Amino acid sequence: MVPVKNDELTEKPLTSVMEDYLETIFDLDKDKKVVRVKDIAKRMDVKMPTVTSMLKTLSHRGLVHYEKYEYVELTHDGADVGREMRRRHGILKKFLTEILRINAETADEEACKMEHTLSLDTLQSLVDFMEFIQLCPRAGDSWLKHFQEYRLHGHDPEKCREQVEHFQCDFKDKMNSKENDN
Amino acid sequence: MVPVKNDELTEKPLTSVMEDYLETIFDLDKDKKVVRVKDIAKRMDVKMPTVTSMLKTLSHRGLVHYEKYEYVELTHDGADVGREMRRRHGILKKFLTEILRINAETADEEACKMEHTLSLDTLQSLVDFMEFIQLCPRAGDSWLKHFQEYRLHGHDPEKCREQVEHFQCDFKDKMNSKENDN
DNA sequence: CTCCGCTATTAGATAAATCTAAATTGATTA
DNA sequence: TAATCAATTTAGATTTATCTAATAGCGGAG
Repeated sequence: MVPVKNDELTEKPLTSVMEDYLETIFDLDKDKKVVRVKDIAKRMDVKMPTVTSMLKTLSHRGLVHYEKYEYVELTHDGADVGREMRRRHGILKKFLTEILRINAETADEEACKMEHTLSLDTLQSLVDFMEFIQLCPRAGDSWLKHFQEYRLHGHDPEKCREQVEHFQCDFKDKMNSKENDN
Repeated sequence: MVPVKNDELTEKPLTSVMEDYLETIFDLDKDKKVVRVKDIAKRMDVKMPTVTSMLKTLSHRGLVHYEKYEYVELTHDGADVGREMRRRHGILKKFLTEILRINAETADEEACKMEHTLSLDTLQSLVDFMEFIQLCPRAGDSWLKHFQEYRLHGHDPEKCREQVEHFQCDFKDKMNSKENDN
């Protein structure tokens, strides 16, 4: 069994920087008609020659269609990577903003860095966890709201009592409205 | 106002690789009597010359005491960084293992990568969140356990009903035992 | 149709982190 | 004390991603 076709594609894993470029191009592709070197440079906060050189690399790897002076396009494989990075970014940003309530800007920055490091397993666990928080009758939005109060005011037993009472009301409502859910 | 003393120390932020070396040295320092180049190389899975060269860099930056052929020691500043990285690692690992139930080995690897990317703010939010999960009467260990079931069996309304009943028992216990908590 | 200006590329340098191969040092032991 | 061996360092190369300065191409205004 001789390795032929995917020699260049599979020999090495993509670097996080490559992943970033692919994600950026993927994004620009959706926003704009055409993707130009200048746009990528601006979005990634690097100079144009850096982009040119990366495009050559990505082209060798079969991830972008690149011809000098022409607009940039992702190949099928490149788009797969870009889309996946976007997905991961979304999951992480959601966790940071909706659960931890980090501000959107910071969340974006941090998601951007984390998206390259987390394994698919961990990402999936995070997804499950967020879903669970929404679905579990003991958690949900009211619980997250309580978390915000907790962060602001610390652990006040009186507040706990209060909010558990709210919970019990919530719970009755939920159980009624869910009588024949899934 | 002429910048003098901290010129080398403050001119540039540490790279994540430098942070890793400092964390490793900090760890080895606690485990072993003396820290040798060989130990660092082994722990970090790099070759010895790489370590030597990094030690020179860290020494220039005032983060390690380094003299050829002698044992390595962290300076006060270097130890601060090492300890801080350890702390972050611990927080992340705890979240990954205790909340998401990632296995310990994977959790270590991922914590290792994340510890360089998350801001202090986000880390603190995570700490608060974990604390909240433990303290909030609506969450706690029984809730986390329920999350594990959820992951295994999906969202089963009957299970929800069951577990909310458990919750109500738990709750009475908690409120009794906490009558005059903090 | 030609020139201008913006966009893009080339050429070449730099910094960080790594490696291998070779030389050196220090410690152990015979 | 001399030989040996493991630990370390030096020397020098490589890879990746970046930059600046200089050159080249393309598209629109005259």
